[in-house]
Amino acid sequence: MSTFVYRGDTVYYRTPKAIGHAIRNRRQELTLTQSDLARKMGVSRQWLVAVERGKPGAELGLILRGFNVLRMSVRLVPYDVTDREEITQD
Amino acid sequence: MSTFVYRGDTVYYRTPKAIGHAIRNRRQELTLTQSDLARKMGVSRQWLVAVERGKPGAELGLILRGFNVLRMSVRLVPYDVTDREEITQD
DNA sequence: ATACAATGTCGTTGTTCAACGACATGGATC
DNA sequence: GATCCATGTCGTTGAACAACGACATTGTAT
Repeated sequence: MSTFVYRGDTVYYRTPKAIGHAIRNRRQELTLTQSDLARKMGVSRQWLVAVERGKPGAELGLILRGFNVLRMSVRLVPYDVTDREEITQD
Repeated sequence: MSTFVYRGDTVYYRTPKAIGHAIRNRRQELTLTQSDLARKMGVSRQWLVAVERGKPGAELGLILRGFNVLRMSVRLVPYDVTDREEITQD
């Protein structure tokens, strides 16, 4: 049911939908409304609605701006095919 | 000189330029040409050129497709303002 | 230096984005 | 049920995207 991918106890994000969920969860964690966050990011509220619902076409720069506002660091972890363990998705 | 951000010994990516560098580095690590990777990703070679150079408007979905092809996991780490340590950028 | 591959750039073309206003739903409270 | 407020949807509009072919540049061999 999750859109995330687990490898051990760490969560990875492979799809726009997963990213959107992460943004929404973090926003709620910080008790911000969509309007609040959109304003802080300098984007329209409708944009945020679409992104939180997994819009694939959203621009990278705006997504990163959101991470910064929400204080989320992006890590990129290269892995080898032999590393694969119980992968769950959607 | 780096476009990355360090917090301790971990690398974080805050800008499209940083993401582009990461993609290029990983691609070369796997000894793929831009044409190779673009074909595997199902995008144009010109798109990859632009992305590796930091195009902010690149679509999220395509970027994530690239991470998958390059076997790079995305982690999102929420942090607190009090966590801030020696941040370096560009 | 010449040949070849890899990378970068410049048009054009059709598609999609993001902003905006207006409106519709959903929840919660009174 | 009426009133908020947060969220989701539907037009339109102007800007930017991604694909493609063609060409220029760079690098690396032999």
